Amino acid sequence: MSKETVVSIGLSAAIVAVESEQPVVLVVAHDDSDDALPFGPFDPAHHRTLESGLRKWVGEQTRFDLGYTEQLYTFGDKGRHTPAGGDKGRHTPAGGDKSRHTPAAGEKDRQSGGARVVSVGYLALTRRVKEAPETQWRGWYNYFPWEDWRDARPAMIDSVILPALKKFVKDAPNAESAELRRERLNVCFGEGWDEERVLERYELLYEAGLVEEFHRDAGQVSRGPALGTPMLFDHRRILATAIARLRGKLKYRPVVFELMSPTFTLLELQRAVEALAGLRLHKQNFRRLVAEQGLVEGTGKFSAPARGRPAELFRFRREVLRERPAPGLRLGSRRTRAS
Amino acid sequence: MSKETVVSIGLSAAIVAVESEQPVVLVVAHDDSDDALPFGPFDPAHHRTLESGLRKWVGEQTRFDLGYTEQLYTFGDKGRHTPAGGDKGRHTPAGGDKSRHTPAAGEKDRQSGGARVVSVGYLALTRRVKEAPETQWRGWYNYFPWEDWRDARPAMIDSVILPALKKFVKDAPNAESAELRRERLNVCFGEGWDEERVLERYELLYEAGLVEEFHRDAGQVSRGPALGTPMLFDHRRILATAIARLRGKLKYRPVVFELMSPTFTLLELQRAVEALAGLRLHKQNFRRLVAEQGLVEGTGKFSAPARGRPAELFRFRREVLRERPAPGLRLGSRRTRAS
DNA sequence: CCAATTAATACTCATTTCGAGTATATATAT
DNA sequence: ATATATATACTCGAAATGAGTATTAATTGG
Repeated sequence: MSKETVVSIGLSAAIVAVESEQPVVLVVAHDDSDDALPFGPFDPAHHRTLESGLRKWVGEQTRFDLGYTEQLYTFGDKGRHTPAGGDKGRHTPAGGDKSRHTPAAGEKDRQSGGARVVSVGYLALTRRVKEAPETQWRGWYNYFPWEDWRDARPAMIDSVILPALKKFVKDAPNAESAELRRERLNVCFGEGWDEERVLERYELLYEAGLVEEFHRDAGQVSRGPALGTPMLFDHRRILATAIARLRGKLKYRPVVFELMSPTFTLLELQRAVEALAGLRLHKQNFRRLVAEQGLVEGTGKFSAPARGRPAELFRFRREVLRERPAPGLRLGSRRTRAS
Repeated sequence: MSKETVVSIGLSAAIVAVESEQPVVLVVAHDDSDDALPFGPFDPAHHRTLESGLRKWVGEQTRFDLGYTEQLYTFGDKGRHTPAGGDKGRHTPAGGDKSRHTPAAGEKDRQSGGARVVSVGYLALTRRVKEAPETQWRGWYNYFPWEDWRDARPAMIDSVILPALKKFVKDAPNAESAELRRERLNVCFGEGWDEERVLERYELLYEAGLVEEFHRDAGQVSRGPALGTPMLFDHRRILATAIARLRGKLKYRPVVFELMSPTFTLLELQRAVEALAGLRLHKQNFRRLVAEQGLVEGTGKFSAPARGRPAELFRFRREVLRERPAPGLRLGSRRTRAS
């Protein structure tokens, strides 16, 4: 075993909140460069665990405490370019026909002069919303406009994405590759929207050259459409992983409540879930579900809305964690328009 | 940002197969030490991705190729001791009332003289079953005997685990901690067995001092019951993570097929799923499910069993991956005895 | 060849969950 | 008083689930 297995560890966090029906993510925004997730190095001398390291410098950088956190994935890819060949495995977070996995790309040059960087991505949920200097909350659909189906199927899918992906299929180097690309197109943007496949879709768009990062990583000048707001390094990829994970987790763990105030109306809860899932839900059924699951309990108090009948304020019943095996909000019923 | 953020990366793999109705894992077994998962350092100079590094040395060490692989979790904890205090987050793979996360414990002393080791755990599935020298396949229920409910609820739960955990609750330092422990006991071993909570259960048993690793990590001599076969470092923890992940994934991705021969009977398929889940399933409903999902297709050929009516041989229909959003084997119907 | 055995396969049925409604109640603004 | 916006209750058919029974097709020991 070689002694030179020396690398440095970078920690990135997708810190998520929900504000006025929009899912937002905390980014470090500068005028002269792309938005970045808060990130920093892991200093083994001062921290016992990766997570305590994360909490420490996130605290310093953004001045607030993380609540729920969850490790997402560790990326260790060298370089930022898209290698043509593929020794890669049959699987990984998303999977593609072209080998990519170019995540921590760029950090190497930035962080610790030349050492290889392995980056560990985290998801954090919070309801605190005070910004620190240098950081700001941005709606995550700025980065993934095709992921918000709450009002309607985003028009860009038919007008831009599908034509471009069809071309991508056509341009495949050989028949086998074309077939793979066709399959992926179908899974990602074909019949039946699976809101959890955020990462797969981003990966496909990346490989098809539809996001700016692809051209940047390849050292090219971007031509043609570039969808969504780009991010620094592979941060958009980490954010995609975070959204995918959160959308999945929603269904079997009561994680939404980490994003809610201590008390809330059922509609507020529904709007938060919809914001995260990017889908509309059937109101009556949503209530039935929440009630049946015993996820909330009434407080006896009521909201004072500008218009309309006041709704009862509820609070999360922490006890469900003991009672139910998988208390979540399986969002079966999806509708395009609210009712 | 400090320049001394230097660590080395260790890669460990839980390589899983199913053999004669037993889930087995590849371990490096020596007479003079505990079983270990195959593990090795990640050499950034020679590998572009973590996964290619993994494949490389697993190939060298065990002489065979990995098929499906999936990253599990990255542990970066310092030291092997169980710290009493807790600055830890509200969540992480399992979560406990006492802070632990002591995973790569020990590797630090073993691998690269003094440098901090961060270890990345992987799950790999294979149907190849040729062992290499120094390695052997062992049934995973050797390490987790309380996880196999196929024949019956394991007797050790009532005879050993529950009494010991009740004592653990009683011994809690304060009322709040006792309540937390009681909750965890209930979630892990109470009403309604959730076969996916493998890691949570292992963590609880660890903290309660019911597995040998706890005493080893604390530098104590083990007294009282020590459940299951111990493993080196935190490898049993990684294996628990692997089992939990695999049991979960079974339900929404057709991963079992990675473990099957190219053709198989439906009963063989069911037995494999049961082996992994540690549960018995309802035969007729299992078939109905598999058929409805379009997961398999008949080959027209038949098995030649020693006794009984020959069954048709089926093969996995790779096409489902395109057709269905989440083709898996939701194992709803569980029964204690086969029918 | 027959009976016992082992397993495959077909079919039934009550219960629960799901998706999508309709109907009614309770607020505020005008 | 009416329009509007929301909350909440209830209904109903379709589909999925859990647990059976019944029947068929093979092998093996007498």
